[in-house]
Amino acid sequence: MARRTKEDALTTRNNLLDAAEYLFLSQGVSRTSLQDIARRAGATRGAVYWHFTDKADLFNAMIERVTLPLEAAFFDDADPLPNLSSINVDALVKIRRATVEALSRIVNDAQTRRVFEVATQKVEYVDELRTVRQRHLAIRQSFVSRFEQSIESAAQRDGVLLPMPAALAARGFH
Amino acid sequence: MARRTKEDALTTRNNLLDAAEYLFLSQGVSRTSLQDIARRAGATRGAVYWHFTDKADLFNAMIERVTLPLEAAFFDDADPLPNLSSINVDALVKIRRATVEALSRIVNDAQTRRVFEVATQKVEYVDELRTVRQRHLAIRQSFVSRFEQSIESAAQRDGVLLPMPAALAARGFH
DNA sequence: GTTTACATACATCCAAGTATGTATAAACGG
DNA sequence: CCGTTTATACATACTTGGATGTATGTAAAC
Repeated sequence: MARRTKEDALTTRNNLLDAAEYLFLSQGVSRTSLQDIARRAGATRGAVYWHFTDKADLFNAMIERVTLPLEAAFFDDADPLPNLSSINVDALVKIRRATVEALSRIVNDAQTRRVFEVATQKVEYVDELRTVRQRHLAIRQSFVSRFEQSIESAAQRDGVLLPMPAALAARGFH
Repeated sequence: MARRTKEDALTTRNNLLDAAEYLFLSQGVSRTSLQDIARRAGATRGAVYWHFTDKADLFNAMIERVTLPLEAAFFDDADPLPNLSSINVDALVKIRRATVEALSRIVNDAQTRRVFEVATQKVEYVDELRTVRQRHLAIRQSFVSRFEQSIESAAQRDGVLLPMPAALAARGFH
């Protein structure tokens, strides 16, 4: 019809992402067309192509809508700056708390759960979606190395001899 | 061209499965057409439709080509009939050995590895492929309950009080 | 002669991409 | 403050290509 206000546009964008979430989950990514998504969002493919360049871009946006807040919360929680007080008292405790928090969110928040299920079972990771996957792997890597660091410094602080390399422990924990 | 002998037909069938394996792995299942598969196998779509009803059927066959032998080996190993001698001496040991054998096969056999990677990362499980997935889940269930049984009988035999329900242990092990 | 193991040809459909139309919100100039 | 302009937020229409399914042809095995 006509031009909407900025907030309206953001609403349709979110509607599109919601529709994609639902359809990707129930039909798989490759089998849902942009037409399907637009229809379910009460819009047309024109709106989809306005907000996103193509299906891969939309997929990215859908993933990031839940992972970005999650990651932000995790990293804020896990180390709000390694200052002197925090590095000594409870680096490991914080990691533990942040992990539990993140996992419980994955379990309890329905949207997060849906998106994770899509990301693990309803998509074929290949070429254009490779960027999502690589971002995911990069995040994982930064998580693991952060954890490794915490283990090592904790071991030094307490004078404990680790029964295995810290890197291995970190990977195992992950 | 012409009609081939039985063995020839089996060869082309295997060629088709090989081609599918390779292409599914590199491009994902939904993005490889039957045309692609036929071309890579040095055949045409006619051959594909002769040997399989559609893509899902071909996918099934590809999966079963590696999982059937694997499952057979596992179950043969794990209990060649629960007779008196075997049930007492080493039910758990056998399970352990069979598991290690199966896992090492997954790790060491390139074809098995490829197919597993396809099955876990390159396919969207939905409607027509649901049969594969359900078969997989059924197999898993039978594995878990078999293991549970072994645990329980072993505990009774040795007079050990299990620190947790056998079912939970079995699921954890899986 | 009949069936098998394909190859070839044909028809259909759907999804993607792109181009274009358009009503209105927002920016801007007076 | 108001008229004009411009950019925005889509909707509609058109084109194209590729994938599926099916029907038919065919040469050799049996």
